[in-house]
Amino acid sequence: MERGIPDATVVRLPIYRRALLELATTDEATVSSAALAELAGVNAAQVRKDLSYIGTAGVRGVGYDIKYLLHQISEALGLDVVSPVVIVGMGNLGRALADYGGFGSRGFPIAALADSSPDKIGTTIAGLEVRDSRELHALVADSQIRIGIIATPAHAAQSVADALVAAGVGSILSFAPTVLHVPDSVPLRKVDLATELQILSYYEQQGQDDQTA
Amino acid sequence: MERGIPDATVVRLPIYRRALLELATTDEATVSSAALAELAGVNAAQVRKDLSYIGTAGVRGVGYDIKYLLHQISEALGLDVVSPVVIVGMGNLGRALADYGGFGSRGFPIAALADSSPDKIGTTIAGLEVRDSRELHALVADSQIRIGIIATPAHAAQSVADALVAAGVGSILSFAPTVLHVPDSVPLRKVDLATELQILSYYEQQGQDDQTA
DNA sequence: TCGTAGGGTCACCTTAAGTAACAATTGGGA
DNA sequence: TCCCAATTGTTACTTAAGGTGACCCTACGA
Repeated sequence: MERGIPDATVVRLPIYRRALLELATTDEATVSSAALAELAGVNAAQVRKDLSYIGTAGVRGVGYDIKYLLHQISEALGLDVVSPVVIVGMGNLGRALADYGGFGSRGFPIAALADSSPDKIGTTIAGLEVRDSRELHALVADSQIRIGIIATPAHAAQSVADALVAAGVGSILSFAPTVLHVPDSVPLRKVDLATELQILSYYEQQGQDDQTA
Repeated sequence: MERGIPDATVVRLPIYRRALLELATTDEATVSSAALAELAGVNAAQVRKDLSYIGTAGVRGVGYDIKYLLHQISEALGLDVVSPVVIVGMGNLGRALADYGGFGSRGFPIAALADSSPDKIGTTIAGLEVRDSRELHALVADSQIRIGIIATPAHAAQSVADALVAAGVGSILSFAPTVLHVPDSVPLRKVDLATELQILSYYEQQGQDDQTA
């Protein structure tokens, strides 16, 4: 591991990047750590520390060159390489993700869609033909797919995850409400809507208890 | 604050709950901390510690009564109260969330949909009429809405958040790719798909560096 | 009555993350 | 040419928080 960026920093880098993308549309050429911190909702020292992990980019007395910093962050995140994705599971969520245009424009083009149901295989969604999940291995190889998105029901998720790993995807994003086991070498992130709501439910109820706030 | 459950525990409670829901369909009456830990993918000591925060429910030498523990967790998370939600923003994502049946069945019925575009106001999605975002205050009050879900573009998100807070929702779940400012008294959770992919992108590229794994 | 399974809890360890302060460096103006 | 203001890079500290393991105690069955 040539350089280990702390997890907390990795999570913030995309936030800085978003802010910089907006700044790039203005006529400003540089930005100070204080200004960037304001936009990202964090501390100025934090910004400088985070950015120092990806190499020193700022100029003392001046600030950071917006375009160059943008380039640096993108490179650090691996966004200079296009990462095609495959979405497995064409239920409501899967279809919405396929229709959602935000992926391709951000360097994550949807290269394939898959499902296990004969009713869905062969249909066209968002301009792509839905393929059979059993073909995952070939799909991943043919389209150089690097990220697998799981949008299946919970009971199917683990076998899909196994298939994706076997097919050689580099990482997995799962929307399935279940615990998945994958090798340590395959980064896995989970997004579970129902869980998020339950967590909110707890904090909301907590807030009602202390009426002091 | 009568009892402060650590954040990390709050995040795990829904996971235990999910495992218990499955166990409840079997003929087992009790479960040990070790078995529950296996299902949740964590340490047995962690399970016991987490559960001790919501009051001691287990029986030494026997284990935890599945149904009673389920009840206890649900109560701790505030799931014994139904929390109606409103979804603001009827783009691809908003529509998918509206169509996704998983909310209502889990105690979070969708009570209202809203958008600011005249093209969408008045149309019917998932059996609900899309209302004008400017009516948020009345909608929240009429339907006793407790949670607001933001599925708008980034530029509209802050004003929607402000409106939701003013309308009196208890908490907010945002899918908008932007930093939102809300009062401390309103719990806010963020889900940003593009950010998740960027984070994965980083770890994937990292993994390729050390070919030792 | 005794042994065993298994929860409750305590204390430690370890790691990490945020914060602040200070030294270093640049550009501009006089 | 020199000095000052601005702003970064980095180190050290503080603080927290969370995970892990061990030990003690209870309940049930034989």
